[in-house]
Amino acid sequence: MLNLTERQKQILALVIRDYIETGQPVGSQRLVEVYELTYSSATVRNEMGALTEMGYLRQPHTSAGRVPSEEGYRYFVGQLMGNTDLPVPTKRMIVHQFYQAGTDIERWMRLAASVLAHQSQAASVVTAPHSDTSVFKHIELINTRGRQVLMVLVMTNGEIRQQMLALAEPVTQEQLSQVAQRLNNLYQGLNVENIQASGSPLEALEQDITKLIIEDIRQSSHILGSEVYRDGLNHVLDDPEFSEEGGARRALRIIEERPLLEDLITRTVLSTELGGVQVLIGGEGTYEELRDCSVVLARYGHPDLATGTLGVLGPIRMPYGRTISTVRFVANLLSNLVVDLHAE
Amino acid sequence: MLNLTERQKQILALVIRDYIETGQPVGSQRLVEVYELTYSSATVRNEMGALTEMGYLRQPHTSAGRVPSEEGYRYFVGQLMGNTDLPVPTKRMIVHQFYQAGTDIERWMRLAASVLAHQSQAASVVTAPHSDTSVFKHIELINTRGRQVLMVLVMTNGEIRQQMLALAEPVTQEQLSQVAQRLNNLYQGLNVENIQASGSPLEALEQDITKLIIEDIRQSSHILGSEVYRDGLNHVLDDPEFSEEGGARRALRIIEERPLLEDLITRTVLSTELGGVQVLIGGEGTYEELRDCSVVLARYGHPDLATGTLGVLGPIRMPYGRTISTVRFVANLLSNLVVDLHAE
DNA sequence: TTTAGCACTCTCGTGCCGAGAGTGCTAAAA
DNA sequence: TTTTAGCACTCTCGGCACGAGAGTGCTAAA
Repeated sequence: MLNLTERQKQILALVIRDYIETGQPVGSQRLVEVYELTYSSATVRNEMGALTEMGYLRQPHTSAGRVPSEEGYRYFVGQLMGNTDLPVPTKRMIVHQFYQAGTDIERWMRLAASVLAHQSQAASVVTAPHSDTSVFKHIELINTRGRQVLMVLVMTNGEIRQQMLALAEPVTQEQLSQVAQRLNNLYQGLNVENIQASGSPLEALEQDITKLIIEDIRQSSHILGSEVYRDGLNHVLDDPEFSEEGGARRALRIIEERPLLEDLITRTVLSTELGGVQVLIGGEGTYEELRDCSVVLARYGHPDLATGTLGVLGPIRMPYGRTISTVRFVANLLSNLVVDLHAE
Repeated sequence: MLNLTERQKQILALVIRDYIETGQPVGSQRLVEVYELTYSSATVRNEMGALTEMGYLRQPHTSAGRVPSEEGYRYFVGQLMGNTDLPVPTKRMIVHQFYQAGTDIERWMRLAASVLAHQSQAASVVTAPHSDTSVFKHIELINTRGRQVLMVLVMTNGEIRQQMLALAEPVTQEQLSQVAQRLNNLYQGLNVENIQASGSPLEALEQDITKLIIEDIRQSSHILGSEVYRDGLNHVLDDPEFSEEGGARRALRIIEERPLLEDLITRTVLSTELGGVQVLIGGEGTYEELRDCSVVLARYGHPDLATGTLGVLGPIRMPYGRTISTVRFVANLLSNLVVDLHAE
């Protein structure tokens, strides 16, 4: 794993860079010419032979150039790539866009997905921030004509859930407001367990609504919160590597279908600390579904307030430097947003 | 346009049915054998020649079978197809699913998109119901720590908009509730124009919030409402006709990018009456972007309450009968939902 | 008006060939 | 011992020809 000479590292890095750029298998001679190496193509050939032996490179067939293996990409991302950062003008532009979005969380989410997709030319996913332990803040009951009542539930983290409920018999807005006020006083600042435990005597309507409240809070504690924002799905189709039969389909399904996405996020990101960016190359042996994809994921937010996940899915042949920096940068922006929303 | 003999109609219908099923150009002999026609392949050849002359059929090359032209599909859908309906068990299953979703609008939307995608094996889009002329019903202001205030705005049609606003200086929940109550009294049942016109003296905070209210109502009167639900984008990739370079990409972009979608909906559906289903085959000459797609769209809801749009995008070679009935059926379900939510 | 017969056309799969690219090995040079 | 030049070898890929198969259009008979 570590026994690479400096020259081997250099050649591996060049092969990967060149391949990422051109998409063509890269040969020894090309490498020497393009990057003006001080040693000959024969030497490069020997080294590439060694790297192939070690599993960092592959050759599609006997007489094509070399192509990085998943192992090779991983070594590159982990050891060779170095820490890249987005160019300042790009950062400025992104910040500006977010600035214009005001304080509308929904717009921030959409924008984050859009920026990720655009910058990395890949498909992106962003989940809304939510707290693992949602705390009741406020409830509002609004009469929408007759027996249909709109219930709006606000958590301390700013999350909102809404639901319609049908009553057995009509109730006036007066009565509803009274019920809401009573519940507000009772449950203010409590989490699910405490609400369940609070033994105040309730009338029928209040009991029903309390049940709904508990259910809603439970749901909002779920990993994916309520909303998932996606963008750049069309980029998946641009990538020539996905044009092979079925490749694109699998990739799309992962992003589109909630269960798959949820599984992915649960198993990888939740184990990452908040600042870090997780890179998953070619499924890493565990995920058959993303055999020929790479995923760059990060969590954002603040552990005490609310957290969310965002990430990018693209082909294995992906400009990792740029993608990783973008993901990190956007994650930071969103983290700041979360903190700001809760700041006093 | 009308001068088709009965036999020509029959042959045209059979060609289209067969092609939709198999995806292969259909020849005269196959037609006679499979559908046990009482006349010979030579006769069929003559008729197919005539149909080709008239522009309803095409031949990919001299010696392949015939393939429907866009004109042909249009004739088929308009004149030949007849009114199909979903099988009763299918309907029952769909209704059951919706029943289980309770009264959560968001879940209904997601479910509608999912059902459409699944039944028609194509990509689907559903927009949330909203009223063209949103009317103020209720506002709620909630203090979320310090100077950040959450504003929840409810319209008479049950639509909800939420927004964060930052105040210059901290305010207590008491004060916020008072402001909200005052605004509620003032604006109850008014639309944008009336709110703007109402000349009551307001203090600074109230003025700011009124501005936001107006802006929000304006936005919610926008065609696409706030949320667009999509599903089945992966089906776009399954279709062999989309595997040609770029075909799938264009299709995906139409669904994914708001402006394109908005344009499509504005120009087609808004001119349709509420019960009808609009079928757009191959762009109909106007839409270059969906040259090789067909779109089946419908509006749902109730003109006085709220309306939304839903539809399916797939390849031109699409099982129109099934798709159209599905779209119609789901549209009806959602219409009922809208009415129910407003029922007294 | 319909049908049988037949020549004609076009696609598609297969196999073959030569050009091109890149390798691996060997033997000489540093 | 390491690097390099040289060279034979391997493999892909684009063209091309060829034959099978499918379907048509036309003509002449029923």
